[in-house]
Amino acid sequence: MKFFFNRARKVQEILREKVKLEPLKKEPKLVGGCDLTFVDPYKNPTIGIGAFVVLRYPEMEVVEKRYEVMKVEIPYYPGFLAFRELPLLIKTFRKLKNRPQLVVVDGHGIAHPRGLGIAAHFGVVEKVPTVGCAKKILYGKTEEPCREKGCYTPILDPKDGKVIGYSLRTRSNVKPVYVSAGNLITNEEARDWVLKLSTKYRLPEPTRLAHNYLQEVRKGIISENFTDRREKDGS
DNA sequence: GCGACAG
DNA sequence: ATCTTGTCGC
Repeated sequence: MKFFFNRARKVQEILREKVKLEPLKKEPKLVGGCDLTFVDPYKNPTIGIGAFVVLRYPEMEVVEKRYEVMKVEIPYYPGFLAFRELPLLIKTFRKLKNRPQLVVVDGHGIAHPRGLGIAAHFGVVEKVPTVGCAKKILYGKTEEPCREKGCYTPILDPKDGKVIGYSLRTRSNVKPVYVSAGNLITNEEARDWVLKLSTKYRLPEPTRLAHNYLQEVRKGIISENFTDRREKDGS
């Protein structure tokens, strides 16, 4: 088990060097959102379902929705989320007919103990601009932004005090989200885009729609398995 | 040693 | 991440 962490840390330290925090090359017209769920989150080898939703910006209309199913063997360890979820996200991403020029990942970008959260990891592997948008802090120090939509405060690296992301209020009087650059984008652009992609809910539309879509798919898969079992075992 | 800890 | 109804506040 210790081998896993040593090797995983090494992978993160190597890939961290490949992250590019540079301004977007072009204005994204297609933005992707992704999410992942499990048929049984508490079971160890379990079945994961990954989903992608692609939106046209600024119309915010859905261009494509897709999901993939895959066996997931690696459990969740804080700081190593990508090793559990990335394979399925990548698999789903590669089946898209419409390649987004920006991907919103639920989880952190560079606001991570080793500078490589799942959003940054995704961006390096796929060589695509990504932003991390998480619902909870993993690493770094931040203050609560003011209560109105659009307010933000920096997330600081306790090691050197540098800005590694932002706490962002995407909806008035609702808990903020935590945004950081993944790859091929700056923290400030990441923050701006998450805000632009947020309409009337806490989570940006791409993420929210992917999440909603997954709930639908998951219910279908569960009832489908239930029906199959009844036809065979008669239970 | 203690507390924190994305999904 | 999932299981879940009502309830309180803007």
